[in-house]
Amino acid sequence: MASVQERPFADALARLKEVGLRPTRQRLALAKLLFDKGDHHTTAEQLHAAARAADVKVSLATVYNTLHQFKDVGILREVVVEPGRSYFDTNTRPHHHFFHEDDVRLIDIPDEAVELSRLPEPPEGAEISRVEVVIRVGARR
Amino acid sequence: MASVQERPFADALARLKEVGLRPTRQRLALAKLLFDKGDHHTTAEQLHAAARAADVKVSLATVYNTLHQFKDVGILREVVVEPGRSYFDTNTRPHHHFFHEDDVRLIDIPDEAVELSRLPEPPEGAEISRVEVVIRVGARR
DNA sequence: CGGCAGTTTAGAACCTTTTTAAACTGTTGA
DNA sequence: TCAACAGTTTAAAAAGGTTCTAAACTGCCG
Repeated sequence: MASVQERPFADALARLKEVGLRPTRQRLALAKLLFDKGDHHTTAEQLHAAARAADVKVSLATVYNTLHQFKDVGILREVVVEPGRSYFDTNTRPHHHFFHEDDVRLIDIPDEAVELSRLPEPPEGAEISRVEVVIRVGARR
Repeated sequence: MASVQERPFADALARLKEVGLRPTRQRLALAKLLFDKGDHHTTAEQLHAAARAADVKVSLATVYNTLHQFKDVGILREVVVEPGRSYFDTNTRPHHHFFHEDDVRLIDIPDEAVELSRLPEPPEGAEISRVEVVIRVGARR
């Protein structure tokens, strides 16, 4: 059974069916905007603007709902690097991020560019769900 | 010249003088609440509540101002792991964090418990300001 | 001790996100 | 095909955290 991640060119409709979300006009349009142009990061506001620009009528509330549904079914990942705003990443494969503090922008770091050769034991009764490495960068002085 | 970090038992007044912040009643009280009981993480709201509990009259706006001033002078570190809320960490030595997703809580990971044996080059023209490792954990199923 | 820059404050404003309740739309089954 | 229902969308309001404003206050220096 091929996972979603292994079939990057599956179209929006197939993708929605695969994860069990009813393919509505809004979800299809947002899925296209998100998945038809390669890995990228976006905020709710940015996606809403992109939808408007593409003449897709969607409310901001639906953008939020959809982003969270996509995250819940695993075709999107939420990245928290800034207080007060969430980024959503269409790249759900293991990888890390640069966060450019000057122009407030995320940049992917391929998984193999980071090697974690030692990790601590999780606290009693807990298990690790994800290890996130964020490298904050600024303009060179 | 000894750094602030190497003198954990310096009192609040000395600490404020050292970083060039005028030692007002509010800043002294908040500094005591923050630095007199070992490394911990707090939100603005939590610190405000702690102040009230200690009969310290401070407005929430001042708590926010003070947290940011302390961060700016380097005696506090801001940790962003949750959308919509900032944590402030009194431990400014190099270290990392567990974030317990169930009870929404940060736990320090000593620096030496994580070994990063490979790091990527920063993007053109940028330099690394900090490498943050966040290990998200949840209750074991 | 007077005066001023720096600080604090309440309250309003702001921004992102979530909720609400009503209208709408896929889908299913007759 | 279509009725009906569950799931979805929506505008608007509310929520939640943080920042701003402008007026009052307070350390501190001379």
